[in-house]
Amino acid sequence: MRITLEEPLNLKETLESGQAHRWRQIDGKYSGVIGNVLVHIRQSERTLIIDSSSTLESEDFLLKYLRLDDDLEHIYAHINKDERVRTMTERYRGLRLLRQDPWECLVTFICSSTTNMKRISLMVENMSNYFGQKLELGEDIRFTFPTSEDISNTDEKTLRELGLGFRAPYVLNCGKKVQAGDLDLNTLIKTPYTEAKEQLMSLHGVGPKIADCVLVFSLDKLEAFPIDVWVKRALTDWYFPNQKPPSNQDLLVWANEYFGEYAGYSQQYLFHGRRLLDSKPTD
DNA sequence: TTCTGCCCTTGGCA
DNA sequence: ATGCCAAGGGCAG
Repeated sequence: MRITLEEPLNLKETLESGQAHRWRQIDGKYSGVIGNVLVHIRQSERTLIIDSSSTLESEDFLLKYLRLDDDLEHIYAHINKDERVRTMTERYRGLRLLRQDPWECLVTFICSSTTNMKRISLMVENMSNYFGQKLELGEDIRFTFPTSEDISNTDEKTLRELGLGFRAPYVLNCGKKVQAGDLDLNTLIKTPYTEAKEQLMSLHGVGPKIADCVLVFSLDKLEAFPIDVWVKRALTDWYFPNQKPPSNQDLLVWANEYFGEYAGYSQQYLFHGRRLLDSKPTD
C-alpha cells in the first residue's frame, strides 16, 4: 500500500521519540506491530510505502495510528509560544503524536518506570514473544502484544522472569482489573481529562506521569503533559533557570496555562529535543 | 494536606 | 570494572 501525504509527517522522529516501543529499523524500513498486524513502513518524501502481514482494509488504519488527522500547522500556531519551542518544532517538523491502543500503552508505560527506552523495548518484546500470536512478513517474525486476558492469567513470577522487576505486580494487577471490567479503558476516550486521569491513577503503579502518557498517547487528551526527567530538565533549564526547581505539580499547572490545549504536543517536542541534546551525534 | 526521603529491579553505559 | 542512570510510584514520617 502507498499513501500520499497531504500533511507534514516525519516518520523517523515520530517513531523514535519514545512514545511507542515496538518499532525497530530493518534495512531502511521500520518494523512494528499495530494491533494484530505486523507492518513494514518507509517514508520517501511525501509517500509512505507500507507492507503488512495481513491485508489492510483501508489506509484509515494508519492515518488513525499516525494521527494524520491532526492539523499540525494549527497546533504549531498554538504551541510556538517562544524561541525554545519554535526551534524544536522547526527542527523536528512533522513529528506527530501517535494514537496507540490504550491497554498496550498503559502496560508499556507502567514498564517505563525508572528505566530507559531500550529496556522498555526489551520488556515489551519479552512479553509479546512469550504471550503473543506469531506474525510473519518476509523474513521478519514478530508477536502481538499480550491481551489483558493473557496478563490476568499469568503470575508475578513469570512477569519477573520476563524482566519487569518490581513492575511485575503492577502489570498483573492492571491486567486483572481490566479483565474483570473494573476499568474500561476504551470508554475513557469519551471521559473528560481530569476524570479519566483519576481513574487511571487509581491503579497501583500509575501516578501522574504515567497517567498523562496514556492519556496523550492513546486517549486523545492532547492537553495532557507528562513530566519525566527529560521534560523536567527542559523546563527547569529553559523556563526556570537559576532557582529552586518547581514541583512537578506546579510545572504541570504552569504548562497547561502556558501551552494550552495542545500542551501534549509541546511536551513531545521538548522531550525529544532535550533528550537528543545529551545524546551522541552518532546516535 | 502536602512535601521529603527512601525503597523497589535490573539492563545499559561509561 | 563498578557505579550511575534510566519517559516513576508507593509508602512512612
